[in-house]
Amino acid sequence: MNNVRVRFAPSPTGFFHIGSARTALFNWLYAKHTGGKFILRIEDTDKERNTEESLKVIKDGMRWLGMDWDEGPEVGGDYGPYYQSQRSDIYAQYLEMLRKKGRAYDKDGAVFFKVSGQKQVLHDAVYGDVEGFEEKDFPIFRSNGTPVFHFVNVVDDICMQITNVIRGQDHLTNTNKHLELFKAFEAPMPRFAHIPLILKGDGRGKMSKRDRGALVEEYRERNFLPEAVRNYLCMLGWNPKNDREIMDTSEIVELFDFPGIVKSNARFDERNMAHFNTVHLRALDGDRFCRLASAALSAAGIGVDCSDPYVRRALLLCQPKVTDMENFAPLASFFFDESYAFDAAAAEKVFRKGEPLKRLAELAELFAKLDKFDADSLHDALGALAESKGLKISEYFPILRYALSGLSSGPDLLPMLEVMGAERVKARVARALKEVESPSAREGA
RNA sequence: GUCCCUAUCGUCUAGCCCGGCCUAGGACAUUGGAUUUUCAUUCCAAGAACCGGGGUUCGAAUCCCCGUAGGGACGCCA
Repeated sequence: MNNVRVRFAPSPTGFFHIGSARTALFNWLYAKHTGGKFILRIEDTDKERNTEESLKVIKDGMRWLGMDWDEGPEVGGDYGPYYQSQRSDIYAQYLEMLRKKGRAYDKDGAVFFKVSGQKQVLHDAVYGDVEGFEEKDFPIFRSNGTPVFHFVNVVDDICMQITNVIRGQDHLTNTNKHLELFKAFEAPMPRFAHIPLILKGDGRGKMSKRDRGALVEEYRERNFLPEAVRNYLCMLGWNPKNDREIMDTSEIVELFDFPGIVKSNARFDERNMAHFNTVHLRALDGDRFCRLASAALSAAGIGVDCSDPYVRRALLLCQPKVTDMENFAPLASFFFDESYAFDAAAAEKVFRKGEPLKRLAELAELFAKLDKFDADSLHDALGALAESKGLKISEYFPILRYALSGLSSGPDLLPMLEVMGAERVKARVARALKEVESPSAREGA
């Protein structure tokens, strides 16, 4: 288990598919779990596309998900180069080896590999023993002189001394070709582990790049937490067998191993993904949450400074209620904007019953003479007010919330008042009074 | 068409390898309640599954076979 070397070998296509990300993740986890090395190798054999740009998408995505590589682009290593486009000489040497053994021949300008055609058994770490064979010779160099995937993949795995090949189950039958190649080179065989595929949330077939939620960059843009995406991805096709689901990375690293990998394909579930995100968001430490929240507000045109105590207290008040950062700004911006909007739907809810206007006036009166403005004192004062009017304290809550935020829901109300402070609250109640007195305020609903 | 893989609640899964402890567990989602303070929170509860058929066995979700369904591979793509 000590000298484990695993690799992730993406082809830069311009996007980072969630299935690829999970393959990378399983490799990375296995390396971390065993104390081995994780190698990033770029399979750019016949690319005309803007490779630099495309590669950046993958590197950025990997870093965002917290997957660092021990060898590969930018970090180097003893087994380079790590771009297949720079390994032509090596491929030529290996082709020569096959020629000498009589296992390669020319046909139609291409080079073909001569298979043994013998039955072989793959000992897969996930699927167990799988029998199969490759009956047809297959091309290893195209007529344009470039090498083919099966060939470079095996040659590189040999050169880079890869001990464990962890890849998608869609390669299961390809493995016959690879087994043939390894044997022809008389190279030590890596251990294979094929992992189940991620299927579309709805519809047929595996997740494709056009499906919602299929791309890693999409999650970053939508301000998902990387640890949440990582956590959810792990739970798709793997489980620790102890009912644990929400885990931090160190716990996953400790528990991750092949026996926990499921054999059947898993359907992607957007809502479950969102749930993981929510839980991680709420568990986030205050500093990070504030940074994230202020970034979301800035993106919505509301510049706030986390080092401002008011900002920090307001944001932290929102944290236990947050579901995602995508829709965070509209729910928290009222804290920082004295011209906050009064929501029509909220107004309808609030004004449906009782005498909200009267309550609001009573509140204004109460706040005017209040000298303490902490949540507890406010609770007592509101309780006393309600009692004097023969009402329940809850009669005052919806209208007060509406007055202060223009909304019908939000953070805990009393702490919210405390954070906002007496002056701001009074000003807002006054503003709301004016707003609801004028009929125009509620038009356009 | 050929070959390969898989099959437990709507979804992700535990249990299966080493048959009895399964009245089949957890999570998401759904529905319904509760919190003498609002709610987007929290808590509680409910409904919800062993694909079908044959075996083997005293006994099968668990082992075997056949169907069926789903997925994948059959490129001078990776």
